[in-house]
Amino acid sequence: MAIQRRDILEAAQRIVATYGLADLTMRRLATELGVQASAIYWHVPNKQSLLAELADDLLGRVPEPSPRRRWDRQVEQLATGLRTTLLGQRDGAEIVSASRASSLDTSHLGKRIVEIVEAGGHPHARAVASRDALLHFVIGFTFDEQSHTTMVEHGAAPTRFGDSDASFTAALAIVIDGIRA
Amino acid sequence: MAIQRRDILEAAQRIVATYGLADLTMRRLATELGVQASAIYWHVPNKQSLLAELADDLLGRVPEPSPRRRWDRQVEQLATGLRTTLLGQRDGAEIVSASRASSLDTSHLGKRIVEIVEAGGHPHARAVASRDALLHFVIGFTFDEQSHTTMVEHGAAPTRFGDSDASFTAALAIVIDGIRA
DNA sequence: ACCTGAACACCGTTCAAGT
DNA sequence: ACCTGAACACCGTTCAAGT
Repeated sequence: MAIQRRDILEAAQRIVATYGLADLTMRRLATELGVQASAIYWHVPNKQSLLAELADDLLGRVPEPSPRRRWDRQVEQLATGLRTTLLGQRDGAEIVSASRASSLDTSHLGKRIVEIVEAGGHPHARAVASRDALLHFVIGFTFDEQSHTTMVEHGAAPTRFGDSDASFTAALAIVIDGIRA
Repeated sequence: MAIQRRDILEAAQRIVATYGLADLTMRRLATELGVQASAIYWHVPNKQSLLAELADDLLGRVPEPSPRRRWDRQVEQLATGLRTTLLGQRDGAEIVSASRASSLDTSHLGKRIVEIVEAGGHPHARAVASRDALLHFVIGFTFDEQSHTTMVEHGAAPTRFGDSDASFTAALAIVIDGIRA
C-alpha cells in the first residue's frame, strides 16, 4: 500500500514528539515510514514545505476566543492559547519560528487578531500594529522559554528563578495595555 | 603565523556579509582562513559558540541612548537602534535569534532596558516584563522583515505593500504605550 | 602550541531505472 | 503511480599524528 501525504505528516509529528525537531531528517522520516528517503520527494517538494505544514497544523489548534467577551479579553485568550499550544508540542515554538518566515500577516491567527482589535473600535492600521506586537512577542517569548527548558533537560543551563507563567502574563499585559491606550 | 581567535571571527563576518549565514560552515571558514576545518577546533569549542560571539558582537554595536532624554524616549531609541543594527548586518536578526536562546535576561541590552524603565519610576517586575515584551517584539519583527527581504531577493516572495519602517514604529509605539500605562 | 589527514556519522536532493 | 538504488555535493566533530 502506498504512503499518503497524511502518513508523512503524522510520522513527522511522532519523530518531533519523541526525539525533537533536530532529529526530524528526511532519512529518519523515511525509516519511520518503511521507505527510502527519495520516496518522500514524490509526495512533498522539500523539507521546508513539511515544516510549514507542521507549523500550520500547530497554529490551527489554537482555540477560538469566547466571542461574547470584551475584545481585549479575546485578544488575551488568543495570546495565551497560542503559548499553550506551542508549549504543548515539543519544539513547537521553534517549528513555528522556523517555517513562518513572514506569514504572520496571512495566517488565520493574524487575521483574527486584526478583526478583534478592529471590532474593539480601533482603526485598521492600529489593529495591524497590534497584531505585529502581539504575535512577535508571544512567539519569541515562548521560543525562548521552550528552548531554555530543553537546555535545562540537557543540563546545559541552570533553572531560571521565577514563574514563567507569571512572567508571560505580566509582559502580555503590557502589550495589551498598549493596544488599549 | 598562527591564526588568532580574532581572525576566525572576522573571517566568519566576511562570509556572512558576502554569502549569508547559510554559507557559514566550518569548512568554508577554514578555506577562508587557509587552514583545515579541524584546525578551527583548537581555537573554538564548536560552531554554536562562534554564532554566540557573532551575536554578542552585533548586540554590542547598538548605540547607547541619550541619557538626558525622558526614559520612554531612551527605550524607543534603544529599540530602533537594535533594529537598525540587526538590519545593518546580513542575516543579523537570524544570528541573534539562533544564538541568543534564553540570554535576553543576561545581555547588556536587556539590563539597560530594565535600568531605564526602573529609572522611569516603575517597579522592577514591570521593568523586567517590559524588557521581555520589547526585545521579543523587536527581534521577532526584524527577523521576519529581514528574512522576507532575502526571500524577495531570491524571487521567492512578492514585495510587501506598505512601509516597514512605519509598521515598526507603529507597533513599537504600542509596546511603549503599554509600558507607560 | 598549533595544525594536518583521515575518518565517523551524518545531511537534503536528484534522477534514471524498476514495478 | 509510486518507489528503489545510487549518486552528488555537502555537513560538524574527533583524534592520532606531525612540526
